[in-house]
Amino acid sequence: MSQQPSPPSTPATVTVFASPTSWIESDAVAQCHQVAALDGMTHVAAMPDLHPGKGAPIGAAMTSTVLYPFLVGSDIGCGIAVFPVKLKRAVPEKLAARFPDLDRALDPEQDADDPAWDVVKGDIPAGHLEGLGTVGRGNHFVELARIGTVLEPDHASRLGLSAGDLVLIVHSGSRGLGERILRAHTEVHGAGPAPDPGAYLAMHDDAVRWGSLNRRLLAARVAYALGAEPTEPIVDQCHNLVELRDGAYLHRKGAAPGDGRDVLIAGTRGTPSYLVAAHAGPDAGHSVAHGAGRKMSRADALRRGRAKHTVEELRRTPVGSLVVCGDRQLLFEEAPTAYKRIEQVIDDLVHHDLATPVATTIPLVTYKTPDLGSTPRRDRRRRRGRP
DNA sequence: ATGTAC
Repeated sequence: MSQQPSPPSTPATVTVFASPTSWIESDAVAQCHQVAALDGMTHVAAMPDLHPGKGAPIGAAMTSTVLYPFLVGSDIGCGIAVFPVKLKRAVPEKLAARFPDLDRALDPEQDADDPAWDVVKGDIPAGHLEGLGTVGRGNHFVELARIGTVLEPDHASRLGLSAGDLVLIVHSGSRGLGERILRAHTEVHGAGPAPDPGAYLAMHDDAVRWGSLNRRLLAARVAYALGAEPTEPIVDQCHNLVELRDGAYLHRKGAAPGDGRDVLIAGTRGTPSYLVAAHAGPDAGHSVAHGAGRKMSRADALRRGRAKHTVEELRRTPVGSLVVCGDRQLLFEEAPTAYKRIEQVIDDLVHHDLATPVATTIPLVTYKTPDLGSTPRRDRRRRRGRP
């Protein structure tokens, strides 16, 4: 009996779930085809918010017979959660000033009395305390928003939502923990597959749990600071993770689980976001988009933004909301004009029958990092050096 | 997106 030849490796299929008129960078599509050519890949589903990432595209669900940690990236467990919040009045100017410093981690000893700890039930995953309760940088944020248009009243009602209700939207991940997990893999295996998927998955699952806990801690810190009670999230979906599904590894990078779940698809701080009922099938990698998707690189947004906008324009958005962001560069990088139109992304999902919009959320205050206030930078530095 | 090095 002759040796059976190994089956010819047919390249994985690549499907882009966007209309031809949607702006998708060719570099991002090229990245999808590079991923499709990896050993063991069977399918790449690109979402309408697809844009180029570091090595792998962002906004894609990638299926393979082997587990590639770099396809999930370093922010394992990153996701978006929505928490109902009850406030008597919601004046953006007043509330923006009350946000706590979310760059400062919760310290078990120093902050022992902080009531936000109550959301920790059981152990902290991986025992990782560094950065706990911090929002991070990049596209992460905590936003106070109000429900705008309700498009599916019955579904919204089941979630306890009506037009005008307030919610906290938290987009954050596993901070240093996920980064450490990916680095431990890449230092030895680079972009290669995990030789022991079970070992990677155990650490990965810790980071996914840590990310979700972090979003709850962030929401609780903000709720208390605004004079409200913390609540359970009505939506909490992680868009950077890998799962074993139907005998294959389904990697999601900037793609939210879309199999019969409710997902908050982030617009920008100056445009609505959409709460959708997702119903994506296998062709779409059981996934939907996670946001509007970047239209410009950070470098382009900074260069073009400086020519186009003043800092004051960026701190007060077209919908009348405020942005708390003491980091000038980040203010430009995350300008609404650096992102695609969220309506186009949602339309593409609807036309491909991947999701049904339930309600929009309209930003009131989007928090990124503490405001510097009017104190000149050098004075702050000098003061920090004092005992 | 990240912690850290420049």
